[in-house]
Amino acid sequence: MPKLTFYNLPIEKQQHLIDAAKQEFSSASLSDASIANIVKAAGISRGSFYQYFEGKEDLYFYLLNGYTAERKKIFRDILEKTKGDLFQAMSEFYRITVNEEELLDFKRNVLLNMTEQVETKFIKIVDEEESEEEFKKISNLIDKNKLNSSGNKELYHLLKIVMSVTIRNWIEYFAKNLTVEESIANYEIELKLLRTGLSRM
Amino acid sequence: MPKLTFYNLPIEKQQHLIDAAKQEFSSASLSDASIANIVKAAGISRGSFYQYFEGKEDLYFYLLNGYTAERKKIFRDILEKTKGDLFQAMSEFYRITVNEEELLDFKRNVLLNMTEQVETKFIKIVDEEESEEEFKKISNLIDKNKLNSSGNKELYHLLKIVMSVTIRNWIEYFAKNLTVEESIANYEIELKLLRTGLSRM
DNA sequence: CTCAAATATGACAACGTGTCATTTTTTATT
DNA sequence: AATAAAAAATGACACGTTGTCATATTTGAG
Repeated sequence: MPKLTFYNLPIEKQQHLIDAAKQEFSSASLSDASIANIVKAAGISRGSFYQYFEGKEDLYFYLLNGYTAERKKIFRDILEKTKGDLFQAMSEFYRITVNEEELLDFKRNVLLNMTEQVETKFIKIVDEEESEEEFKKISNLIDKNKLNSSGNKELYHLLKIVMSVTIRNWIEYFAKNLTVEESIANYEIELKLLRTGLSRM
Repeated sequence: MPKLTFYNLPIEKQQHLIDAAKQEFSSASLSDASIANIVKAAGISRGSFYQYFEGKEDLYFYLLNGYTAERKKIFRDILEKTKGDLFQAMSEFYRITVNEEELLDFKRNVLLNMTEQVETKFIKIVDEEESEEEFKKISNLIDKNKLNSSGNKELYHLLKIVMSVTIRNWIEYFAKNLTVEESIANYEIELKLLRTGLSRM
């Protein structure tokens, strides 16, 4: 989390720094990105940077938090629109996700270099410890009659599976340079498999 | 891939270097690891290192390749033993996986810092492009009558799903410091969900 | 035994990180 | 408005890391 000093800055200056960071993290992974480039683009001194953030990881996760918060909102909205139909919602959500062109390079870098710490930010929706409330919020929106889970614990694992598969497809979209259509087609195949089950009964 | 010079080295010296690398990558992630530490532990000069490998990534993936090759062999053996029952095989495979204590710290670092590039090494089993043959090898061992896939393409996606969920559980075992039993219990819940399907029909 | 090819070496330039003494700006107080 | 104290900004610096390269050493073929 940014230090207090950062929040005390005029919004405009905050935004400058954020823009510079987005630029740098769009052309380099977290470990390859350099603070020197960021402060140069933002027009601040190196010392100041360390007065705002603990280090580049801090800034990186601050950006990521903002982004994932937006996405969760979008997801919840879709879930409401589909009246709690999880799979219909996932399908729409994925379409929107891969079609969105904003911050494309940033997302590419994030996804291709996604570590457990980063992934957790994305699927925190279903992470019991870090956001019990977020899970409840989502859980309440979902029409459980359509799902094959017999309780909260199973619902948790069910969501985890769906999120894993979704993220993995998103990553592959970048890793294999798929077209939007190809990626959506792949995702639909996997959603269908998930819904109907992998075992023949 | 290591350079020719490395393979020309006496096995003993190769092993020394590999041991030193395992040690370093057990206490640091790929990006945090330092070549200085490795060459010091191996008793070679920095210059020599660069005559054997392109850089630390090269060495890292060389180690990883060796490890994943072993695991794939183990997986195929189990699959044969279970007469092609994929889910029984996965269950046994996972048990063995989380119970294995060798190179624990190395695996922890690998898994918690797993990027797309690293993950691909693990699930290359089901990666069409990089190892068509590996896919066929596995595919031939699997009893498809027990699975709900209607062709090669679906089987491919089915395996991808299973691998994603498996790896995600393995990562969580480290990330959340689960006990072996907890992790296996979680995995079994998810396998059951996968088998029977997530939607209520 | 000789000499060319292969291998080993560590000093070095370039770059990156986090710190800190110092300077500049802002805020509060009289 | 003048002054003091607190907050913020700065960039030089110590230290670590990477990849290279001119030089030294070893190996092997004739």
